[in-house]
Amino acid sequence: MEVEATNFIEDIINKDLAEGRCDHVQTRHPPEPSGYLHIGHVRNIVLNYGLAQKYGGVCNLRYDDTNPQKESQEFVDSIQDDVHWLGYNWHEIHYATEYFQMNYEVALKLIKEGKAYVCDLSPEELSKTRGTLTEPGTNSPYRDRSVEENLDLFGRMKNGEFPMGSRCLRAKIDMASPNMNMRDPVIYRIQYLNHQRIGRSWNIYPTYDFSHPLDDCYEGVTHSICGPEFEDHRPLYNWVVENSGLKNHSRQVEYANLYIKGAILGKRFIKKLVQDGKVTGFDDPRLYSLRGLRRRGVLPESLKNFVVAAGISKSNSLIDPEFLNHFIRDDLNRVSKRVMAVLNPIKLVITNWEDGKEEEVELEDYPQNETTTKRKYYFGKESLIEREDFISIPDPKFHRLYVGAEVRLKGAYIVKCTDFDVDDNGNVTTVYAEYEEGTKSGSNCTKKVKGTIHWVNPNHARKIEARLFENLVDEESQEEVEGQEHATDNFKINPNSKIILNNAYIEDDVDFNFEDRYQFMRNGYFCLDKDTTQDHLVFNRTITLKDTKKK
RNA sequence: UGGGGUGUAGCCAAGUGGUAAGGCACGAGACUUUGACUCUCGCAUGCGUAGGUUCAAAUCCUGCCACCCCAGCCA
Repeated sequence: MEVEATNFIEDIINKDLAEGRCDHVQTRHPPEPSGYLHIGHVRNIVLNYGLAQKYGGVCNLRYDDTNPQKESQEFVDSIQDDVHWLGYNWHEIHYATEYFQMNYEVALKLIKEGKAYVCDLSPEELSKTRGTLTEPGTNSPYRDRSVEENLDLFGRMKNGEFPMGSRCLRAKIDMASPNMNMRDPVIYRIQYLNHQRIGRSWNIYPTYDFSHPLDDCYEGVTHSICGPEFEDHRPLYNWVVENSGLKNHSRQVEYANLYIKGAILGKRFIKKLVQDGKVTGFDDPRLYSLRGLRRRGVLPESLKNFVVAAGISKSNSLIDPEFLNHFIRDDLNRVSKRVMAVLNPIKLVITNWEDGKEEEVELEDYPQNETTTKRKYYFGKESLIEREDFISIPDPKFHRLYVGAEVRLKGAYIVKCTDFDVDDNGNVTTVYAEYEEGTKSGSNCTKKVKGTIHWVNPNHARKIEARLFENLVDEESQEEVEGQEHATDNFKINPNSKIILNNAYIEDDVDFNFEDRYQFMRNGYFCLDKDTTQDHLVFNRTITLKDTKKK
């Protein structure tokens, strides 16, 4: 399925093109390598790579790696891998750290023009003079240093002559601005840290607010698409661009974030879950990280279709997980190989079937494809059926088995339930039924029944492990985080949140493949999990089929 | 009680002065070798709210309300 949609960002681009503000489109995907990508990032990725593609321009991957405290090589590697998995290719790959020398020169220019100064206030003191949301800040006592002194001090900062935090470089803008970001923002700070890419080669690091607009200009970015939290940084972004002396002027465009109800997004929260051992890792299938989704068998196309269909606006959206599931199912339904399996078996005996007799039935592997391959199944006197496909108290609303009810056994005959056995605890152990001659699937049978159930012949089946996932967050905490970033420090993990292992029976003679997706009738979509071996198959349930009604 | 942003159905979302698209979810029905898929129909006298302008307002004006972001030498 191809999903197409236009959005307000395209309107802006079209207008810029039409009015000659730019003659091409270039974007950038600027992740900070401080965590794994999750579904919340997909919108940004689709926007940046997609828009460049659409307008015949390019999109660079540029790591915003200006803060070594939070970053690591593990994340830079995983991001590239995840972007590729999503099916995108960057034009060039860059690092904010590549531009440090150029950034430095712009800073020098600013100092020479009296637009930036070295401030000796400690972070605490600086914070005090910044004012509050309702009161203006006060000028730093170092604000009016001479150009010479600033140049000297900044040079010595670069040389590593001062301790971390003792001085910083600030843009001289307006301490009384109602926009906190314009109150002489810090644009360079001293950091003696080992950077994953450049080691200890720089003692001063530009801040995001300074390096980002500059880097956009160096690369020729025309539209710098970012999250809503940067909206009030735009005046600063423009200030830097305008005062940089650089020719190319990029334009910052903000769009709103996408959240999924009940999903824990946000790098620090996912990290916490991993650290606390609540999940098995960044690729835990219960997570909405790209790795988790991937391990769960979700196709990248589905994710892209989802974000495109969800649309892009400026109001933050908290999307119903069913909306995502719809797109996942839509693709899975087409590509999944159908296999018969029973997750929680009870025995079904066909009383009027000849002992030892087996009959071949044939079923399509991909019923959605006209050119599907087919496979043989063997129907016999005894089958294993899903426990939930039988109820002991008759209910005409129930379309499956109860005494007196008729149902089709997928690919085989229509059978009528006659009786069942119960053990000492009241659990159903065996169900009895009679088959009706002439009702075999594919024959000229005209008889219709409401339900069709799946089955497995125990003589042609083997035991496997299937993992079913419970939600990570319970209903209560979903309510609490609604409208928020879904995860505050208070979020509660559902105490029942776990991976349930089920011993299922699956038809033998199926060649399972790691790349394939499977559908087990009525139990949803599955894929092989990573710890699968030759003789030990482990399935992850990707997602259930649309909820089956049980009234 | 500063600044910025956003409010259209249960959830997303189009709409830019001419009488509320579309999708998800939901309900009814048809089809069916998956209660899936597919198909058909239904689903806002209403656009945060109160006024105002206009022949005409979700769209323009004014006031109010709610939510989100900003006081890192994070991004």
